Amino acid sequence: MVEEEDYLELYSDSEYEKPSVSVDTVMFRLKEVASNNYRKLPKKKMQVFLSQRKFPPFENKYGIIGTFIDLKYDIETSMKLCVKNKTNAENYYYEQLYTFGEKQRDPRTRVLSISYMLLFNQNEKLENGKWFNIDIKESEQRLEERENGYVFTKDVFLQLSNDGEILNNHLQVQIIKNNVNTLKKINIIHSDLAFDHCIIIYHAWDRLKNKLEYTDIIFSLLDNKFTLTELKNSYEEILGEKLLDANFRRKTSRLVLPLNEFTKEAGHRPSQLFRANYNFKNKNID
Amino acid sequence: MVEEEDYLELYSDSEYEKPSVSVDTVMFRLKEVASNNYRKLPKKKMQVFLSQRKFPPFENKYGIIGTFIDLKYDIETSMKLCVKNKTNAENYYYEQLYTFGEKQRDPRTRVLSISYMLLFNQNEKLENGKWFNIDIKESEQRLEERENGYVFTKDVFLQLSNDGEILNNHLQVQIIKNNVNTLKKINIIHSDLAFDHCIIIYHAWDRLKNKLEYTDIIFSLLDNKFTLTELKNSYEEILGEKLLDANFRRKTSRLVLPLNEFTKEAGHRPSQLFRANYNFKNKNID
DNA sequence: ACAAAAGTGTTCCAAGTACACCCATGT
DNA sequence: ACATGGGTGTACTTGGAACACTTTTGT
Repeated sequence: MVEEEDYLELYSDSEYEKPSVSVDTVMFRLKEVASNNYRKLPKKKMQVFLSQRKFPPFENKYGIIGTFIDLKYDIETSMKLCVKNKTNAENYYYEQLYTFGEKQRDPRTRVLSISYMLLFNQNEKLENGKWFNIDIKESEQRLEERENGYVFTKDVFLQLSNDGEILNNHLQVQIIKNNVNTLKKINIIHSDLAFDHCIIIYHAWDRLKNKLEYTDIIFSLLDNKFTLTELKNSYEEILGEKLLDANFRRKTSRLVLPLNEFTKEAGHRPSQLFRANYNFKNKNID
Repeated sequence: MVEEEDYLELYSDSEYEKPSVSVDTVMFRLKEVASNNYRKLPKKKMQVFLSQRKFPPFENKYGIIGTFIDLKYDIETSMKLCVKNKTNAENYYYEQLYTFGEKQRDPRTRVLSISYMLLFNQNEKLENGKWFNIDIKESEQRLEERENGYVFTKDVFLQLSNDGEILNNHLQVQIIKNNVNTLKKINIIHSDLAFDHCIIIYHAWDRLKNKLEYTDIIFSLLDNKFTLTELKNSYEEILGEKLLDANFRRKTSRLVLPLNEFTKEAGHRPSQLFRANYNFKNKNID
C-alpha cells in the first residue's frame, strides 16, 4: 500500500482512472409579482432557473445548468463560460458551494459536481430555461437517542412551480452526532428533478438563508435603488417569516445609504429610496 | 458550441480530458503544553499535522496529508482511507472545506483538490508526520475605493513551528466588492509549504474560528471530560483573544452538562468536570 | 373617506460587558 | 502565607421584541 502511494506521488497523472468533473450552478432571483390592487406593492418571490434536459439520462426532466469542465480553464472560468454559453448571462454574484461526489450520483459514469450558487437581479434575461417559484417547508426536528450520541431528523419539502408545472421534492436531512464527529446526511425520498439536483438546490437555499444574517448578500438580488419595505419583503421571502417594521429599519440602517429620491404615483405615501452601503464589512465570506 | 455541449451530455465519459483529483486534509488539534510551575494549568496550543514530502514536486517540503482519489470509493471514503493509510488515525471530526482547482496549483498536471478539515483529540497518535504549532497574525483591513465598489486588503502571516523548525507563510487576502458581486482572492506572497497548502490551512483555520461561534465544534478538540477553564482556554487559543470568566461561564452553560467529579492535586481549588451537552442544537452545519 | 404603505417613538426584556469579590487548595 | 485557579454577584449598557401611533398619497 505504501508503495502504491509513493508511486502515485511520482506518476500521479497516468496511473489511476480519473473522474469526470462538472460544474453545476444554482441560480436564484427575487421576482416581483405585480398585484391587481393599485395600492398594493408587488410581492417578492424566490425563483430558481431550471432547464429541461434534451438527452438521457433524465431526459425531459428539469435540472440546474451545468457542464463538464474543460481543462484549458480554471474552474471558475469554466463555470462562467458555461453560464454564458447556456443562458447568455454575465452579471451575477457567485460563490462555490460544495463538491458532490457520491459514487452513484450519475448513472453513466463517475462524475464529481462542483456546485456554485449564483444570484441574479430580476431584470437579467436568461435563455434556455425557465424560472420556477420556490416553496420550501421544513418539518420540526425529531430527536432520537443513540448509544453515544443523538440523531436529529427533519423532512424538507421543496416545491418548484411555473405556469401549472409543479415539481415536488422530498428530502430527509439527518444530523448525526456522537462524541467525536457530527455528520449531515441528506437522502432523497422523492424528486422530480434530474440527478441529485434537489439536494444541491436545498444546499444553496440553506447557504443563502444563513448568509443573509451576517453579510450584505441580499443586495445581489435587488436593484441598485430600493425602498426599505422592498428590502424587508426580500428578507421575509427568503427567511420565510414576517419581520417587525420599526425594528427592521433600525437594524438595517447601517447596511444602507439614503438617497434624495422618492417613489411616487403609488397609491400611498411616497417612500425614500436607498442604496447599498458597500463600505459595510461582512463578518466573513467563505 | 451548442453541438459540443449536446455531445457532452450524451457521451460525457469519453471526450474531454479529465483532471486528476486529490483529497487534502487539514488536521488540527489543541495540544496541552505543561507548565513548570506546579500551580499553573497547561497552556492550550493549536497545532496542524504536516508531513515531509519524499518526492518531487516540492521534495522535502512540508505539506498536509492527501492522496489522489480512487474511483472505487466515495470521496469521503477516499479521504478516510488516505488518513488511515498515511497516519493510522480513525477517530476525528471532519467536514469538507472547499475545492481548489486553479490551473497552476500543481506543476505536474491539472489537479483539483477537494479539501477537508479534520479535528483530533490531543491523545490521538498519528504516524508519518509532525505536529506544528500554529501562530497566525492578521493585519488590519485596508480600504481602497474603485470605480463601482471597494477593495478590502489584509495581510496574513502564518507561522508553523516545531522543535526549532520554523515555516513562514505570508498571504494577501482581498475582498473585492462591486454592485453585483463580492469576490475573495488569496495570493501567496511567500510560503515554505508545498503547493498552495498554506491557503488551504488558512481556509480551515478561518472556518474553524467562525464555527466556534455558532456550533459546538470545540468539543471535537477536547477530552470527554473537561473543566470550564480548560474550555475557556481552548476558545481563547483559537479566537486569539482573552474572554471574561464570569461571562464565559454563563454563555457556555447551555453547551455543557456538569458531572459529579472534580479535579484534585492541582495546587489550587478543585474544579468541577463537565461534558458536552450533545442535545444542543447547532444553528447550522454546512 | 379610506386603504395601503411610510415612518417614528416608547416600553419592556434578554443578553452581553466590565468588574469586584470571595473560596479552596498544595506547597 | 500565598499564588493560582474556581466560582458568584451586581450594576451598567446594548440591542432586540412588541406595539401604538402619526403621516402621506391616489383613487
